[in-house]
Amino acid sequence: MYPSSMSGGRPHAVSRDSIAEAACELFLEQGYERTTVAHIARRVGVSRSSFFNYFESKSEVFWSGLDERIEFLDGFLAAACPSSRPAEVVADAVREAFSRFTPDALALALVNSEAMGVVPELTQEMATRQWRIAASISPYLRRTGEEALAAEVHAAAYAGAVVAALRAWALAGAGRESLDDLLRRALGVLR
Amino acid sequence: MYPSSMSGGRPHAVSRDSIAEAACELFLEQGYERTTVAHIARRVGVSRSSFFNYFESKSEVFWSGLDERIEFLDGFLAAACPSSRPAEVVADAVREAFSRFTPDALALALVNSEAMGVVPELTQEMATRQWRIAASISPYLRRTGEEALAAEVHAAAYAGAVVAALRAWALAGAGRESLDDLLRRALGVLR
DNA sequence: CGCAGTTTCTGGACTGCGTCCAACAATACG
DNA sequence: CGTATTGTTGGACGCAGTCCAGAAACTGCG
Repeated sequence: MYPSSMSGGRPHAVSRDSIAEAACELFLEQGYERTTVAHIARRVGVSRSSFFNYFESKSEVFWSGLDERIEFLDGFLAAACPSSRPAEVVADAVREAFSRFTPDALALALVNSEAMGVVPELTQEMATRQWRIAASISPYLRRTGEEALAAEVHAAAYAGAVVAALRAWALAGAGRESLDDLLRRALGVLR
Repeated sequence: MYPSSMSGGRPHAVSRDSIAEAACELFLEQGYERTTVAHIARRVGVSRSSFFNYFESKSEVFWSGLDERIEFLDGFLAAACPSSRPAEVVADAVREAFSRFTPDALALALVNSEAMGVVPELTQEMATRQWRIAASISPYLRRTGEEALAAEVHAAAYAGAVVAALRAWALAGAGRESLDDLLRRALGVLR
């Protein structure tokens, strides 16, 4: 996907961050639906085409950070050996992947979801991420010998814990509570 | 939303079912992406506009059945009294809502997902439904006194069980195994 | 400096979903 | 036969996302 700029060639006119920042401003000012990609591009002083050089879609502005962590988790668990204590491996992997995570744009969206008018968008996209987290976990559980149905249910529970922790963390005001603590508590529910 | 035809007025040119049937045919023939709403409408012999009188979106063709059951579950749990045995109430509610459910179009899509080229679409939409199921369950759990975080995690687990059962049922060949049995087994994992 | 190679930017054309609406068609009822 | 009601139609519109050819900005080299 996006620009790399190894050496030579035309330099970047803007950064991913500056685009995301402008986009969030506009979302807060006039709502997500009413903000078009053309608006965002114009605000940063770049063409609409260029927006799509940096983000695959309008919604991805919120999600690139989290998606990266999910990919990390996926790779981590794909490489993990089946253990006799799968619960601990998964819990550690999850904490490894997410506890140092600070999703600026996402937290903003979660907190101001109705001000931005992103409630339907957010649930849709958030649900997809939760699904992907589960999809990363369940194959590992199956490799430890769990039955298909059980693995999927357990994976869904772990994924639910991650997302619940993330939401609680954002709603508490990103930073007031430690995400790691919340993750531990959420995972503790599954014991 | 859609046409009701109480008395008088012009009769329907087609039915929801006939549209869904034609749509599924086309999806199987040429894939989901390559099938446009205009295609579907033309095949049933109706205008593109009319398609949207029957379905809110192209994807809704798959989901109307399941969505109805989710709304039932939501209403059911919203009206349920907090019990000292919440797990049983939820499990019963879930089985009440879904066990007699036979999602024709959805099952088809789940089984032929890669033939139809609907893998990304399906996960997206399926994830949204799973989320909505969880969103129906967690408020009930909270009313029984569970803490917010715990309620969300548990609700996600229940929702995961429902969806896992549904998928297993569809993949086993819709009808070969009883959905109620699968639901019981999936819910049984949570203990 | 001029030139080639590379990377990014740009504008425009295009497809398709979903919305909206005013005009039209088919039915029931009085 | 008129009228109310409900459904259908086609067209226009806005926007997301894709594609592409050409221009622009930079690097390194002769």
